[in-house]
Amino acid sequence: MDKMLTNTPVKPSPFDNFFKSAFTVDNIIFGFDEADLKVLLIKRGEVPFENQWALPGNFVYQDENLDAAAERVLAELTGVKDVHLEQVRTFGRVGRHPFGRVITVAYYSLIKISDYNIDVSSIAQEADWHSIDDVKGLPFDHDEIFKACFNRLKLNVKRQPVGFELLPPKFTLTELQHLYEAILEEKLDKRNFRKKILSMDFLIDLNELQAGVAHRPAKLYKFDPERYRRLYEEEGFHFDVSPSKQKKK
Amino acid sequence: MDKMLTNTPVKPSPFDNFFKSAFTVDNIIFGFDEADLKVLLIKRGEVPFENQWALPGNFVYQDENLDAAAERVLAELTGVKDVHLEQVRTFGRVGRHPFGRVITVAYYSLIKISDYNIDVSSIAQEADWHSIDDVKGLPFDHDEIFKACFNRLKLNVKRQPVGFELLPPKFTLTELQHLYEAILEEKLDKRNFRKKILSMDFLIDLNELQAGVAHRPAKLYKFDPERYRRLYEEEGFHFDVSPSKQKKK
DNA sequence: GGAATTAGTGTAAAATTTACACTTTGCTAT
DNA sequence: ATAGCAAAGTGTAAATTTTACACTAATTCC
Repeated sequence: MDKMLTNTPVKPSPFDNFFKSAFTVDNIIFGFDEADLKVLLIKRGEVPFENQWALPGNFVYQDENLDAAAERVLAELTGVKDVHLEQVRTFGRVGRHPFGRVITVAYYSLIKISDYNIDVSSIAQEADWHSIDDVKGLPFDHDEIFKACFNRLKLNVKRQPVGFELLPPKFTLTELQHLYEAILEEKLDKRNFRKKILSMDFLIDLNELQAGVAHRPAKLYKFDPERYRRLYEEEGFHFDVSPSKQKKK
Repeated sequence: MDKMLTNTPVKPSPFDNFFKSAFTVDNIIFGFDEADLKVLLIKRGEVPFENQWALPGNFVYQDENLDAAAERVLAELTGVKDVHLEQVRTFGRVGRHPFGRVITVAYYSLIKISDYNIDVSSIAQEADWHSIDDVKGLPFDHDEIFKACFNRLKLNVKRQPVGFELLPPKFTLTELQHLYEAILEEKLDKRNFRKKILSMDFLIDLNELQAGVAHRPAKLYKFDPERYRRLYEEEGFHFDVSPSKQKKK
């Protein structure tokens, strides 16, 4: 990494007192598995809160960037690598960590469960997917962190396309709708959903049909990668799939 | 504040290595002054970057919450107190601070310049408002922090009402429009702006007229505090004041 | 070949968005 | 008093988007 210590020509000693804190990263990994939204938790194998289920997080090294730390920690604790992590915000209540002053930077991601193998090491005894409805009673301030990240996810879903990494390369519109429903935690109207999502123009009709289902097979679509990327990174949109309107006076 | 040290029953010594970092808060205070959007900068009176203009930021104490630190630092450096600060995100590149590993949590606010007196102390030699177009070449990674916060501000303006703390208690629609234009950095259509902003229903027509202007006086409005608060904190909206639409195929 | 199951489709009414230009009001200067 | 100035205030039609809503089509299975 960077050379930090060589980068410290003069630290006047009055500042020494400030250099007694630590920071961690915590990852909220949402997983989708053709139906439900889950979160990846670890069973801690180390103090504090040994043997409790918690968000996969750990200390950041001195010479390590935050984003890199989030990736490393996630990989070490759970085996999940190469995910796109977005920073949400930092939680730093005094007393949130029993060992001293520790603030934590929260990151989230949304991945397809079946694309990753859980492979535990480091301070994790175990790692597993938990239904988002069961996330409560976590140690530290992890409940609060989880909520903040879930809200951010919901917000982002309305501004950017989702699904690229979550669905198979070929998928049906119903599958995509289920994904949105899982994230937004509400049912959507089939016809309106299709109309809107198709009008965003990031789906390509493959002219192929689903196979092996005991009913009328659905058409298969794929994402248009270029258009998806543009919407994701640059343009954004308002995807107000749910009837938002408040009535008039 | 909280009792942190008493809260440290056992910190196994292997962890000591992690407790050698520091964190700071940096505040991006946008100011509005009936016309332009500015940012509050300080001229640093202390290493590193002594004598340079920078964002008002400083170290967080061991026993101080982050939000409290942001308030305290801002008040100490600039005299600006009692502002609502929103956390944006944390910047932690290795090497961003010459004294060692220091990550910084960025906060922003938007205030009315004439409501506050600048009153410098602590490590600031000077503090003053600078046009947002002149913000460049700041020390540390402050340019990047500024950009991130400005983007956040622009995003928030479209989701929440603005102006309560920025305009006089009685103001005209044109004043409010200028505020939006300053933040969004684009001109808006007068008629459409009025239609939209009035339909949000958080303005109250005072049936009074502006005085002392050399032209037709405008009607005065005030905010409906309850409705404003609800929109701000709970409901939110899409205020797409600018013709966003992309044309169709 | 009938039952079951999910896919797929259209429309009319309501609401919102957009683009656009002239009239009104009060003050000021003559 | 009045002419001119400067900004305030106002309306509409066309286009687009949103909403609510229910039946037919395609395939498998028995």
